[in-house]
Amino acid sequence: MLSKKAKYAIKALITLARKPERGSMGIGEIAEEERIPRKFLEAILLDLKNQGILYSKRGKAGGYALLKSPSEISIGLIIRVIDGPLAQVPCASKTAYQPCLECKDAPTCSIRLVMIKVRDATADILDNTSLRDVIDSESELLYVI
Amino acid sequence: MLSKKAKYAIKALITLARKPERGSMGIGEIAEEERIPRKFLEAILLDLKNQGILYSKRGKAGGYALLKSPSEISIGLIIRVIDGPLAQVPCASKTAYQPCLECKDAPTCSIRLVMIKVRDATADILDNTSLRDVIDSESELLYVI
DNA sequence: GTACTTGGCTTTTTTAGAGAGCATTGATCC
DNA sequence: GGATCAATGCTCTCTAAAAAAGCCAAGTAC
Repeated sequence: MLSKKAKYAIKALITLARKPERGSMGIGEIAEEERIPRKFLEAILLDLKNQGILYSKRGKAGGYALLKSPSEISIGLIIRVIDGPLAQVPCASKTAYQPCLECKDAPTCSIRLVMIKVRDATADILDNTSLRDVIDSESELLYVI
Repeated sequence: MLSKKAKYAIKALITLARKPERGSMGIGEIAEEERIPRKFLEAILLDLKNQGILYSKRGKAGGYALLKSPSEISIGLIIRVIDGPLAQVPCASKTAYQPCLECKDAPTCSIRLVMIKVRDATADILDNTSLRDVIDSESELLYVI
């Protein structure tokens, strides 16, 4: 299950990416727009800043802004930064492999083989979907409606 | 992330399915073989029994046995029974759709569209992989080694 | 200096994971 | 056919992590 933290992170970054002028936005503004608990969002944006995805400025007229272009930030990256590996079990992760304690033997672990397939399929989608893609598909959808 | 509960459930069911004679096994035997905390496994097997996947017999010489053949039990089914919907967000689930509280508008929710793709890819793999498939791929692997 | 912002720390609430203890059932022994 | 032992079934409690909220410090434009 995607944590709320990751969900909020994606929503916040989309909100920032959607701003056409690409100026900085305050936490309060983002929190209100996306209905995210304000203090929780603070911690999330801080994480994203420490990971080099966001830039922050304090003081009056401060706020957060993207450090990369929306097409360079994939949903997969965001989820990895906030929730950790995409794989649903540690032993199926490519970026952060860890043998699971329960398994007697990783190479022959029956669950691992299936979950690696799931991880690969998931990563293929999430790493190839950028904030730009998400925003574009969103506005296409609005056309249809 | 797959819960430990679901992971244990899959392991326990594989263990039961692997028994060629298809007789019943006691909790203790399964717990020891798969290194699962015994009392935790009790709760898990009870769930699986209540969902019609296992049969249980009490008393001396009691234990658990599969109610369906291993080829009829998919990994997807097991995970759904224990962890709930495969989708990583409630609003992307086909079997248990729920609008997420955070979203202002589900149809145009930007995250939802991506997560539906992930869900579909995941379900495609997990619903088409049965206990039998897992056991078979396991023994193939042993050959290679 | 003042008003408005992020930053860091602490506390509370909720949920998953794990374990303990007793009740219930049923085969088997005598 | 009743006692007994070995198994599942159930309820309660504890711990750790995620989620959320509150408080005060630090920084910056005006």
